[in-house]
Amino acid sequence: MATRWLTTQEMAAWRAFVLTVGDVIRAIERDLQPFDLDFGDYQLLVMLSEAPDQRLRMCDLADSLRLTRSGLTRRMDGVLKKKLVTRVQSTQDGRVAFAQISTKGMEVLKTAAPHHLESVRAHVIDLLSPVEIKSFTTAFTKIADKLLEE
Amino acid sequence: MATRWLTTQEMAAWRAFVLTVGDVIRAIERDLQPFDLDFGDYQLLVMLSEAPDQRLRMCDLADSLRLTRSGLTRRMDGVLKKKLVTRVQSTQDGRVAFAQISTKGMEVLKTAAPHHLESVRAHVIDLLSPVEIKSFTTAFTKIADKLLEE
DNA sequence: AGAATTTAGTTGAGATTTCAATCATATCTA
DNA sequence: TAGATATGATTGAAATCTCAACTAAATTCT
Repeated sequence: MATRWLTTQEMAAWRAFVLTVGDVIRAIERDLQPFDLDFGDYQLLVMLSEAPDQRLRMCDLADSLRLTRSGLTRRMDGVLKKKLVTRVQSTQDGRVAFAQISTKGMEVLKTAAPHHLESVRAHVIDLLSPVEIKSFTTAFTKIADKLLEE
Repeated sequence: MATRWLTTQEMAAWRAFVLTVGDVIRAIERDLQPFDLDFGDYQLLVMLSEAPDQRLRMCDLADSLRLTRSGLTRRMDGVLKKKLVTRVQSTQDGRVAFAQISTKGMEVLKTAAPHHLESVRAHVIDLLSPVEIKSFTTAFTKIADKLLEE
């Protein structure tokens, strides 16, 4: 099979993506630093804050965060130490543990969220036109859907 | 200052991006596995293969790869052990070391590149229309330019 | 019911990366 | 030209994450 090389346009798209992604996340993370949160912590808190009863089973949370269960166990160590989250053992199923956001966790999240959103605006959203936003969403949705097929 | 929350569209764009980025890189990396390369190795080899004399100063290479110098020193350990790259001490400047891609490194890269590009097509490029590709590039270029301002 | 399998979570070992400290070499400046 | 400062690279310690092995509890299948 002949190799289908990338056109100049396609290569530009891929390279711009690869080089920039890490920089954006690092910039967003730098802006979270004053709140003693990294991006992983922030996402974890958001997931829990939006969940019923502000809690999720460890395995479901791990899936949402794109972590292995092992990885989540380790990340929980950090947010537990900071008292942002508590562990709750299920009474229904002895295998299950819930991660639950604490009052302090909700407070920290409420404090950090406005700044974080400004940061996301400054580094990404406000740089794009509404049409570009739409195209951006479509593109990543297509990519995500394709990954789900596998 | 009132918080400028994200609109539904904007939030959709940001979330699609955040959730999908890691998945794409992992998928690309999985496809590189048969060649005993991870994405970091691949990018390193590409940078060197395109450089004058197939070599770059360690510090310049570190910048290109978005690694600290320390991080690059460690990554070099891996590709040196695999004999994909050699270290060359500068005769001009005693502080400087070059990373240079080896013959074996070039061969591995030539073997892996077609499959990697197919992988990039399958997971990203072929899913997007030419207009979306264009928009994608524009978006990431704007984001990258903004980051350079700082 | 009892054995086999599946599911949830943790742990130890290893990989990758960063930060701070360090060393060596170059360059600037007084 | 000597001393101070810059630059390039490496190292030890620590953080974060994965894989494989493990424990424990629930479910399935005779």
